[in-house]
Amino acid sequence: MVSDRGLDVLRVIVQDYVASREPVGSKSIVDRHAFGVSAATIRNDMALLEEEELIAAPHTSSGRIPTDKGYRVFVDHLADLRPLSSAQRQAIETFLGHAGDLDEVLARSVRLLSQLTHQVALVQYPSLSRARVRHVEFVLLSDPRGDPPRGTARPVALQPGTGTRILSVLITDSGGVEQRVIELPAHVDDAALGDIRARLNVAVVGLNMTEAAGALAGFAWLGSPELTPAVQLITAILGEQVAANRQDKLVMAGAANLVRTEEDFNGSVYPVLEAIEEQVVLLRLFGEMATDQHGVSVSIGRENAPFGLAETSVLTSGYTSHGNLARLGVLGPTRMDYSNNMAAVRAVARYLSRLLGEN
Amino acid sequence: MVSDRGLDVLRVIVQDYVASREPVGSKSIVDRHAFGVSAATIRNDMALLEEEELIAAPHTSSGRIPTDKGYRVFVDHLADLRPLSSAQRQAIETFLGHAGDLDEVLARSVRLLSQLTHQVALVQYPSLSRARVRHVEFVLLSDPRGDPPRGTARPVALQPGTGTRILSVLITDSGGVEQRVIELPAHVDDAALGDIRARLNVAVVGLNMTEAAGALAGFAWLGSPELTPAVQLITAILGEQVAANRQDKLVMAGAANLVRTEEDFNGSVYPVLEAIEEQVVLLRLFGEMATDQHGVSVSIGRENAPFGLAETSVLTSGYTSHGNLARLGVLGPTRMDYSNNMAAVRAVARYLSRLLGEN
DNA sequence: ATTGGCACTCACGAACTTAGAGTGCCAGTG
DNA sequence: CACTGGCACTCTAAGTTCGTGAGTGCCAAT
Repeated sequence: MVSDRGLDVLRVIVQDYVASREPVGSKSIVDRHAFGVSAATIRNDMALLEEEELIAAPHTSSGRIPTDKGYRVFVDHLADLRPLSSAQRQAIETFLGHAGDLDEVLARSVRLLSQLTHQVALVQYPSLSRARVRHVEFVLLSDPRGDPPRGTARPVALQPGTGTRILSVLITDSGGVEQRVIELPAHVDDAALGDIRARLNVAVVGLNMTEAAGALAGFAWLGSPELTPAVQLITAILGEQVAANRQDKLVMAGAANLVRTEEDFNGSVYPVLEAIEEQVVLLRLFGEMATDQHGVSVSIGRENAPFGLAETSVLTSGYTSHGNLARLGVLGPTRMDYSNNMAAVRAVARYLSRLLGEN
Repeated sequence: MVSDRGLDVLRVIVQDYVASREPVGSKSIVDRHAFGVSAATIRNDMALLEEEELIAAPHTSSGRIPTDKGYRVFVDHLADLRPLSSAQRQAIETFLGHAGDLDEVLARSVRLLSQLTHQVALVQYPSLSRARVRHVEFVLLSDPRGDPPRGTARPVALQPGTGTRILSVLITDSGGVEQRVIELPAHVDDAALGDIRARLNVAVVGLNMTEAAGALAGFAWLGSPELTPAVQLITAILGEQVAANRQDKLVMAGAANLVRTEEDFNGSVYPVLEAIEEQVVLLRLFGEMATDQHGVSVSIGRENAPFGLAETSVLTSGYTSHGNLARLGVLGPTRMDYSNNMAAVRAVARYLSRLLGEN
């Protein structure tokens, strides 16, 4: 029903509306684009597009704006993923050029993405499920100068009543570090802790997270029996650390951009900002988006209604860190520059995958 | 010049204006508060207050609103730090009741503070300058299954051309962990790395950050000479980690509240949000605020102009983590509930200090 | 020092007008 | 049959006018 020219008309309506934020009329279309037909003809095409609910009129006898469905067609069929400008390309190089720890790289990535797209950018931490345990470290946190001098004889293990705080550090081969402070039920000294560390390392180093969780659950303590309660607590918490999927965490940047585009949100950005701070919602949304490796998934307007984001669009792409999949993307008003933003999301995702090692 | 009653008038003007967001007139003052004098008398007092630039009229013959200077006098002399409600008190308990690692505790604190005050909350990471090195750990990051089997003989040290990635982890006694990925110029195996680790630990464990930086700078490598270049790189980067003051980091929550109070910002929250995302600015501001231990410092309106925050007020308080000082606070429009917010900031700072150990 | 009275000011909202962009439809044309 | 020019109609956005009421400043009286 909708002719080829009709789709062209839809394309320019989307482009002009995104650029100007003003309803697009038949006249302005023939003025700005060389269609070679008259305004009346464009009007006929527009009537057809309206019948298909691809465009709508905010008020009777005003120009037309794209509907969610219109954006959908645009994204699926009409958007040319224009390659990044050389300036943008260079921005990626200089921004992500040098390595650093995981936190730092992701923080830089999210800032970069927000600058490239002028939208809110989001980067999810990679899952650790496929990462392997490299090392487990325990560190006494109580003041060392409070301990008796080295030479003094003292019990190796527990002194009931006086607890000890230790730091438990889990190091994986994907460059991530999980740390946790543990309040032990009784006193544990350096030697005892070293014993525990040695035995636990033997038990879990080299296993991936899933296997390590199993190994910890079934861990049998064969050392000094007085230490049993402390070891039980330690293995339990270490188990939590192993299970603590980093994927439940994400970093954000560019919230100011939401305010900049405030008029696109029917007046009130407040609920959107709230939903964004409530990371749980976004993580669910990320989880439900298609998980194609390098293509860009787009969720438009009302498609996000279950997440309280009915007026926003979300573009995401997957990236990999040592074989672990995660997502990154941008979020903004449905009226956004899809072509540019999809290209930027894809470019950053690819670059990040390369930087973190595809494995 | 300004009588006692005059100050009372200032107080109710601040209170009423904060509550209603409307210029306060002499009539409404006598209506709502039992001053025992007539509106004309209040008008005389208000004329005096205006002469002192403590209040101002948005338009001729409308009510008056407090100036920055008026808020200043209110905060310094008139605000009663009303104790927290029992509900608020309980919120602190349940929110911060259980321990966790530093990141987690600070994340919870900042959310709590934003909920208690309905403003943007900020928590700065504690400085590490007084923390002591507990342990230094290096972990090989290259795929272990790519290495030859254990028994195989191979050179202990360098294989030029094939670099090795290692993770360097610095653990301090304040519960913080600094990590960094290092790209070594040549191949280093497990045994060599163990040697480096052992010698470096002897050199720096127990030193505070300043001392450790010195020790690293003057570190003389007495092990296998082939390792010298690798060790030089490692000590250099470890030196950076030691110097990397965590205090250059802060967490934020409640940005949505800025939007909620948008009308207080002369229409545009955008520059404010931008300044907030640019953490550097806030860290400078934090740095310049008085560092009294437990009192609350307040910086009002134009006092923040150098930071691009001329229409906001910032309330901060210091807290300590193992003897390391840092700040936390809230940021919002000058029209805010100072009494409640100062009390909340102080309460959370105190609670956090207790939780993290005063040392 | 405080008060009641009074003239004056000014922002705000309601009601009204106007301009202009845009539409829908129809009869005409190649 | 696809396209076009013309025309009547619609509706928003912006500007104008005007009345209302809260609030002020000042002054003479207590």
